[in-house]
Amino acid sequence: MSSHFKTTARPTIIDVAEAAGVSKSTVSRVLQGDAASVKPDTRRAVTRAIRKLGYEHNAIASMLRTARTFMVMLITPDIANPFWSEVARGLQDTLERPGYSVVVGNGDQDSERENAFLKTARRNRFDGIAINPTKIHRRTLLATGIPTVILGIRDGFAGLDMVGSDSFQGAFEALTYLYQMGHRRIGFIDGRYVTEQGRARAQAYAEFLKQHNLEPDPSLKVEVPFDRAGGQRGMRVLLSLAHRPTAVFASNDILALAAMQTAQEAGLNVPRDLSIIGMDDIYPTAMTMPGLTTMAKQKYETGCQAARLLLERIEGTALREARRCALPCQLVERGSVAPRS
Amino acid sequence: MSSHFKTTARPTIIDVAEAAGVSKSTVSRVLQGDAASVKPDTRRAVTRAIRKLGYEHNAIASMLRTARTFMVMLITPDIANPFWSEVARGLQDTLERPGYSVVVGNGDQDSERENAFLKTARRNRFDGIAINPTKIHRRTLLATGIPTVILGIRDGFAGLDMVGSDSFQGAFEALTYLYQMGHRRIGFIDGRYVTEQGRARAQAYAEFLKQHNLEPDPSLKVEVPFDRAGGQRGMRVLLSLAHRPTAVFASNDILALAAMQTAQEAGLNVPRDLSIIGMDDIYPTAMTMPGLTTMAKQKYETGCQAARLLLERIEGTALREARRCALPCQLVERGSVAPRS
DNA sequence: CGTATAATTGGGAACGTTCCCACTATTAAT
DNA sequence: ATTAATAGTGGGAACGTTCCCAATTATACG
Repeated sequence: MSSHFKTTARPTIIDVAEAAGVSKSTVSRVLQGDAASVKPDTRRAVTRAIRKLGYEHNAIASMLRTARTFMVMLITPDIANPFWSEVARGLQDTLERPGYSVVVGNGDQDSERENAFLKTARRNRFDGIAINPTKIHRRTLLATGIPTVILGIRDGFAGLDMVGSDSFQGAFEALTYLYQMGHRRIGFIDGRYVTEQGRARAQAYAEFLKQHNLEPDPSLKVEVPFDRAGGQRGMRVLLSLAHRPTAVFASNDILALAAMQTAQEAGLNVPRDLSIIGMDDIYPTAMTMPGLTTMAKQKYETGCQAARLLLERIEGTALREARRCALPCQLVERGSVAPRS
Repeated sequence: MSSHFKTTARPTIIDVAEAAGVSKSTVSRVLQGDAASVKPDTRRAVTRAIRKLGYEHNAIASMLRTARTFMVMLITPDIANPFWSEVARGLQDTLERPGYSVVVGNGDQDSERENAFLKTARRNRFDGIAINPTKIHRRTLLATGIPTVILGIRDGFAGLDMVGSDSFQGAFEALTYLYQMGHRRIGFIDGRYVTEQGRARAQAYAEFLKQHNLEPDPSLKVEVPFDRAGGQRGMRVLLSLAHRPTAVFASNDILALAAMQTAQEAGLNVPRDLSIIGMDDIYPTAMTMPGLTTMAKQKYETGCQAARLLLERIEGTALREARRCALPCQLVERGSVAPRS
């Protein structure tokens, strides 16, 4: 007769045990699907009691005891950026099956915010972290003691799993594609974060020029910040040249789209007067006129792969070497590139 | 000498208490910032011990005891959709300050998935839920016993807080704007979800025609699914009319952008030959040529407001009536609308 | 039928907090 | 100086699981 009156609140496994005439241990076993070690009859009795009482498993209590939370923290510069929300989607979709939830944080390229999320991950004993670090260093990440995967291929994060795109290969193939279309004078709008990144693309540009015996012309390469204004400025500079390029490669689609818009506003016909190629393949590239030809990054797949590496670390038995997984970029032809006329 | 050897693992408040020469109760008080009831000296001793041991608060244990998790579940059809990721951003930014984390789920317009996330929210004793329900009913939501806010203005969710955009007002003003620009023959590409939604826009269209004594022409209104293909088809139908519209209003920007692209591919000059106006103001609208003129929804603000309503429910003392908060849409002129020539 | 073994089950202890209540110093009031 | 009130502190129970080990029951085998 004990818990007849007190239980206005949510029932616990003890209530279930009582109702089923077994011990809480047995209920726990049923809950964990420990099929092997509980008699079918008992199992039935327990499940019936569970349904009857409307029992719902308390994940919090379970977390405390098992020290496993089935929570993963995702830290990106900005989840509202279509690039990262695609990655997030892949991560979530893959982690959902084995029962993990994903908390997303907007690091905002801000050291304090990034650290705040890391702190949350530690305090809440998260099982894993996926992060595109902008201000956070390797040591800080390692110090959490939480399995972590770096989103993007970056130097200075030895010992951590990494998954991102092969920007060198992507940039190189983009340039080669323009070359094959007959272009020889190729402009390069090079986006730069505050933190040194994107070196790969610049290296690819240099390497490309070398391989094709093209004379490097410094005026064809313009460095700008990674945003719309940067793309505008980059294009304006290139258009102001006495000897204009016939094609332009931009470090990412934001830059490329802004550049294309700027060229169009200046009265140029893309691709007839000027070819443009970008990188990433974000959402809006299909919506412009013409559509933007670009080297697509496997964003969704990046998320999926990151999730898989994370799961290996979290649930894996034997610890293995850190892996560096660079997914290849792929050309998507839309309409912003034409043969040189 | 007790915990000298066992503590290879993370230190607990008991370890801290020992190191500081106080009881765990006192440490707990310090941790909770209960400044009033602990002497400055003791507080200092405790904080010093915390730093020395590298103690980190265990949120899980705290959750179990307090029955508060500081977690909120966000369920949208798709977080990779730029509309929802903006909303998510607003929600997160607002919830971050008071210490809440947001778990995002992609409902995918799938009953099972939506329910799975709801289950996670219950099992993990989440403090709040923000959802744009597609297949989930009011009763299910109320049954969770968790404070919930509906994203979007919807019928059939009485008793629940709601925050979204005033689509009727938005659509009406969009049409009025076209009218003021001299357009009289206005096409309407009406997006439809499987579940009845978007009625408001259709009503606004009807009401608009009536107020301006415009003869309703059924051929000017075409219903399509809410995606790019829908926008294409809608525009093709309108272009095929013997008596074409001079302007087109589309239910959202996805449709409008696809429609604009289709018109351009058909050789029309937007806005000279045809004006187009959309709704939502998603990311890509600024990147096309011309930019898409649209009725902007306050996406970020929707998230913020939803967060505020949720916080009121979660932390609020007195319970209040359910609120319905319809944020007004606002015209953003870009370049896809011109006066009728 | 008795014993050895395996299959089930039960009973605490533990996870690391918070909260209530009791207790001891300290201060204020008479 | 004595008592009353207050500020500060400590100790234990509780939150709801899981897990280890012991106890019980069923099965197998001779």
